[in-house]
Parts: sequence; C-alpha cells; structure tokens
Amino acid sequence: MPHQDPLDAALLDRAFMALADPVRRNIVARLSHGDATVNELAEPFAITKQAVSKHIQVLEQAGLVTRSRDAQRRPVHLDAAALERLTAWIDQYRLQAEGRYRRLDALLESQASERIPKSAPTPRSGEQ
Amino acid sequence: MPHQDPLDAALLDRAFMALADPVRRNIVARLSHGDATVNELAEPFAITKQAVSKHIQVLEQAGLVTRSRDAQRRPVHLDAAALERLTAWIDQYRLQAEGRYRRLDALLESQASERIPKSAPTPRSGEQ
DNA sequence: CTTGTAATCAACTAGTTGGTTGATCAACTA
DNA sequence: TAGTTGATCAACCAACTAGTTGATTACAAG
Repeated sequence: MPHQDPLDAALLDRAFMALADPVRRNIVARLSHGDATVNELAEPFAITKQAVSKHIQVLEQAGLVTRSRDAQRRPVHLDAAALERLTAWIDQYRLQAEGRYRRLDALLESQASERIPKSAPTPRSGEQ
Repeated sequence: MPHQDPLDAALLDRAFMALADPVRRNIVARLSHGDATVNELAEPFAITKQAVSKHIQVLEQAGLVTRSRDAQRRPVHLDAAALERLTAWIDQYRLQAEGRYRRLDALLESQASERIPKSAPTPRSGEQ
C-alpha cells in the first residue's frame, strides 16, 4: 500500500513547509535534546519572541511539536512520531526509485555480459 | 557529529520547500516509478505545462531531480540519494528525541516498580 | 490592586510565490 | 520553406508570508 490517507496531504504540506526554514530547523534541533519555552528558543536568534512564537505555531499546526501548560510557561515538545511519519513518506518513494535503479543496473549488466535476464525485470524506464 | 556542512542549509531550505507542495509531491510520486517529461507530468493536473515546468525547476534547484537531454525531450529523473539525505537529516533529530523519551520512560518505569536504576540514565528531561 | 513576566493577538509593511497568458526557442517532419 | 510538438522565458496578478511594533491576556507575587 504505497499511499496513506489523503487527510495527511494538508499535514504534509505544513510539515515540509515548517522544515523549509532555517530558524524552525534550528528550533527542531534544539528541541531534540529537551523541551524549551519561547523565550529560551528566542535567545539564540536575532528575532523577536513574537516571531519565534509564530514559528512555533507553524510547527504546532504541522503536528511536529506539542505544547503543555506549566504555570505561565508553555514548554514546547518535539514529537518524534511526526518526524518518523515524514521519513516514512520520503522512504516510500526513495526505495521505489532505488529499486528501479538497481533493476535497471542489473539489466544493463546482464546485457553487457550477453546473458539474457530470466523474465524481463520490468525495465520500463525508457520513455520510447 | 550531529551537524553537517552549513552549505547544506540553503539546499535543505529548497528541498523541504519543494516537498511542501502537493503538486510537487505528486510529481515525485510519479517519478518514483519512472522518468517522465514535462507534458507527461502535466496531464494529470489541472494546471498548464508552464506551471509544471516551474515546479520541476524548483525540484531541480533543490537537487531532488535531474534532467537529461534526449532530442527535444528532457526527461526528469528522481534522485534517490537526495531523498536519502533528507531522511538522514530528520532521523538525526528524531533518534535524539526518541532516545530521550525512552530514557525517561525507562526511568519512570524503574521508579514505579521501586527498583533503583543502576547508574541514573541521564534523566535530564524535566525543565523544573 | 498593582507590578512583573510569559506569551499571544492585531495591524501593518515589504517581499515572495503560484498561477495565468503570450511570445520565443529548439528539434523534428513534410 | 512552413508547420508541429516539447519546453522555456517574460510579464503580470492575486494570494500569501515573515517580520516588525503596539496592545492584550494569563498567571504569580508583593
């Protein structure tokens, strides 16, 4: 089953978009070794806390982070399962493409040595 | 060594941004089982081939696809290695976060059963 | 109640993007 | 030569985005 729910399409949009920003990737990196608050995340960057808050909203709506409540503090938590879903999506097509490449490679090799492949390993890569 | 070249930052920007669009993800999906031309890729979508050409340029500048030359045709080819680089980036932080979670989980479990952990498995997850 | 801190909301500016149409280029065909 | 197909370039528009500043909510402490 190569496809998942189409409901995930919008979520994938937001997830990849969220990671397409160096500031947000830095936030992810920082969260990977511990929860943090908006202020803690804002310090290393030359942008205001409001901007960081927006970045976190983007990550949250992408399902990449969650937030809890601890008095005034709202620590941000990285959701490893969400990251795993992204790699799963990519790998689904990466492995497909790699498989094709290896089959073609094997075909060319067997042809170069003038040995006939057993049963035509679906070499439909040419666009005629 | 958790980090790679900072040269990759702009490329990561473009790669994630490229995948943050459903049309481009569909193009990737289609390319995963075979090279294709602009016109072939444009057919299933309700957009012009000019738009598809732009999408492919985005994917190309992100290093996700390459193009060759075959008479007038310029078949687009999906680069599996580029996809692998993306999953490597994500996994780098996913595994870090998962490791933290599992250490905390193991700590709580050992405490619940009132058994003392052998040597305090670095439970620095609380933000006090 | 008042002060202080953490975080968000609201409005605005400046810049970017996705898509369109129309023209152009490159290679094949007659 | 003209005509066709595949693909790109150029200009433009509507929509969206990141960042700013200023006001506002929520909570804790004096």
